[in-house]
Amino acid sequence: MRDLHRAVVGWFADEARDLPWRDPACSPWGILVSEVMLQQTPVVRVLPVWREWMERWPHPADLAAEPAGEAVRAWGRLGYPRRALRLHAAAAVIAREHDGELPDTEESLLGLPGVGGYTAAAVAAFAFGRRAAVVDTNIRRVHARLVGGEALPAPSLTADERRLAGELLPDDDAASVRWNAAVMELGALVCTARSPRCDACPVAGACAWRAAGEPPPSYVPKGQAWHGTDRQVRGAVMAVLRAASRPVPRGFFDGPTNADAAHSGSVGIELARLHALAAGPEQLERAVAGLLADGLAVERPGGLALP
DNA sequence: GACCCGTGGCG
DNA sequence: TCGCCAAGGGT
Repeated sequence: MRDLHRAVVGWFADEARDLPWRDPACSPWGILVSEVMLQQTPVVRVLPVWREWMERWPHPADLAAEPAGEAVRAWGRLGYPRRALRLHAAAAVIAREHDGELPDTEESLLGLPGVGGYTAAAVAAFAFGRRAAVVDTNIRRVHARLVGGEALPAPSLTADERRLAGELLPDDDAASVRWNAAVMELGALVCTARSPRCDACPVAGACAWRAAGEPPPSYVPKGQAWHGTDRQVRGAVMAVLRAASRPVPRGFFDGPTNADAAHSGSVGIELARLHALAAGPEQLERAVAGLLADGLAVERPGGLALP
């Protein structure tokens, strides 16, 4: 196992991407923001938005002092805007209950909105240097191939995977942090889901999946439907609200019979997109109701708006 | 465990 | 072109 660690960490030292949240000067808050933004969103799309957030809200209290809608608007098109809402809620908890400083243990981090098992471990490790088993999709895939001999990890995280991650984790704090980051990076750059670059892999010689002749996945991942779904319409409604600087009358969401032209510029464009997309008034109503229930939209005197 | 939640780039 | 995929979390 020593050889495995040395090979992967050595590779990481040479090939790691120079990401701003890996700067030793990056604050724990900056690392938390990056981790939440990176949930299901590629690095290249996160970078510019993360920089804006750090400049605008360098401390949790700065974000907590603003309406949640500002976080949602600044989230832009990263997707899953409820993450912005939860990050804002987390900032409020940190400001109110932790004197504005991030808690530094996995257990306490887990108490923050939007922070689950992965993010709590990642922040404990990368922001505070603690020994924590980080298990994300990259690490799961590397473990599945390298140790399990399978093309892909199980559909959902299993107890066996948690146990394996703990067993592979070096005892030393600093070494464990490097190991977590290195395996994650290996999965992101080399041991990728679709076409792994085994020729560039530092541990190809030890890979159980290669040794087994690279067998195909034992199951077929079910793709998530998108075209024509309520999710797509919710996204289009959110685009309208982000573009609007004042409440948008509810009637404008009911259908294209209303004067889209009443809103000029980007709001009008997003309204037209929404109306072209929605299957009918019932789907629009369903989408709006869902957003209201989730707190991503609120009723204002003039209509619908960000919270 | 099943299901829901956005978005855009790439093979 | 179109399905797959990306540093998950909550219910």
